[in-house]
Amino acid sequence: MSASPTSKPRARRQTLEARPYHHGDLRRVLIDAALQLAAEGADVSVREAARRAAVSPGAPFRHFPNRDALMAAAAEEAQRRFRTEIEAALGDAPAADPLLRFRAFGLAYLRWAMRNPAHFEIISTGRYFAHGSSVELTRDNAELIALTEQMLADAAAQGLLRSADLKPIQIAGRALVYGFARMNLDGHFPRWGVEEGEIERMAEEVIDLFIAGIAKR
Amino acid sequence: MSASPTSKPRARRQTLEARPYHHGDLRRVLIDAALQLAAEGADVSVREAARRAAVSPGAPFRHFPNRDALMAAAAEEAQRRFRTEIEAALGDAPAADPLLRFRAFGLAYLRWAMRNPAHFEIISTGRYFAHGSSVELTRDNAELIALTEQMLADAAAQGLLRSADLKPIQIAGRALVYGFARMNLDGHFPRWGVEEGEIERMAEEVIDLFIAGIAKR
DNA sequence: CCCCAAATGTAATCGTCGATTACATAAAGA
DNA sequence: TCTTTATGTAATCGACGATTACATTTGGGG
Repeated sequence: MSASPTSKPRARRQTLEARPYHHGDLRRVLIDAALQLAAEGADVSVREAARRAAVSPGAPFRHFPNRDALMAAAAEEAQRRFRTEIEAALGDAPAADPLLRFRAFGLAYLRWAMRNPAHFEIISTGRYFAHGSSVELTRDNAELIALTEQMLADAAAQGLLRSADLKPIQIAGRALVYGFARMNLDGHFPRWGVEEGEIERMAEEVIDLFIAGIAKR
Repeated sequence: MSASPTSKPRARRQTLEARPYHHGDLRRVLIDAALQLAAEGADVSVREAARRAAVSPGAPFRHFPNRDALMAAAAEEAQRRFRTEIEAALGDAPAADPLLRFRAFGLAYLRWAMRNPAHFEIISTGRYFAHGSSVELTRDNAELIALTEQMLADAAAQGLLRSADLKPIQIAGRALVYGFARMNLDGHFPRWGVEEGEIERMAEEVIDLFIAGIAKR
């Protein structure tokens, strides 16, 4: 009965193609649309996200004060996925050897960045929104950094490192993986992608080279 | 006589405030305006560049088919300056020691990137124009890379390196400086800029750490 | 010297975007 | 049920990239 085309507009939610006036969870759908657009390589516009959510161009601004806020929310979601994968990799790594854990961290970092370049870009580049505007993003990132600092401190405590000055090691390590990820992102690895896994293999070599460079031997 | 306000419009070029219909070298002025806008942290728009050149919004398109072409031309100019500084630094470096030359290269690279972040971004990021669209930029960059490869090959020939596998060393070195430059650019060095030279000192430490890691000892 | 063609600038216009405002509709609670 | 609040729509604005038709200047061949 409710499927009758002549029924009054109330209870219209039952018919599949007629979306109810209120969207289920527009905020979430907009974030997903933004991430999807980025992953497709398209430039992310609020209007296009609204279009994908089948909603008017002004609707997103009920949930985000401006475009940057949408991008920041998308970045937070991407960062959450990133962090989840990193922590899974660390869960599989041996607890005893800090340098192996360091290696596992770097590998997981680069693997994710290689496979989700656009999301990595949103997280890292600070161009889509003011860099300190998302406290969650900042805190999350700080925690990951603290993780690597702890691993390096453990390694030093076990006498595994050649130098006791941890700060340059920490910075260099971050710069190395960050730079590798961004080189891939910015198109500085011209034709490697043709053979699948070539870049990830090179990432592994580079990480091992770095660890060999800082390790005592 | 020519200053008379009733004089005919011809020979108007004499009066300073009345620009002649034809701009002197609009193409060059637009490139400079684009670089200046980038350096100021503003987003570069064709219209704003035209405004700074005191010219109509459509005029730039007589010299560049689209915005990306203007950005590419600006990138070429920035890359020219970048390369000039690198080569000057290499000119001052000792010709005999390839690792010292490598170090000088890295230092000059990072110094320039720290002091001209927006220009470095335009050069490197491939977001402002298709990455292979400028043959000059591509060639120029390839030559700089070839320079570092030569330095590493020389170092290996002199038995200065711990490993004979140069490719990972080359990639890691690029990733390291590129990552350091981009971390600075993307706001990942929170409050270091307050004390002038702090970042550049850290850059030096990081480069030395890398060289110590690859050198035989 | 003049005229014409090429180069180069202007004016007007289009479609897209971010953003704001006034209004409409649904949901929730007293 | 009535009213408040949340959430969507419609209309509009200004900036932007881009295109088109037109205007002005310049420079070279008769």
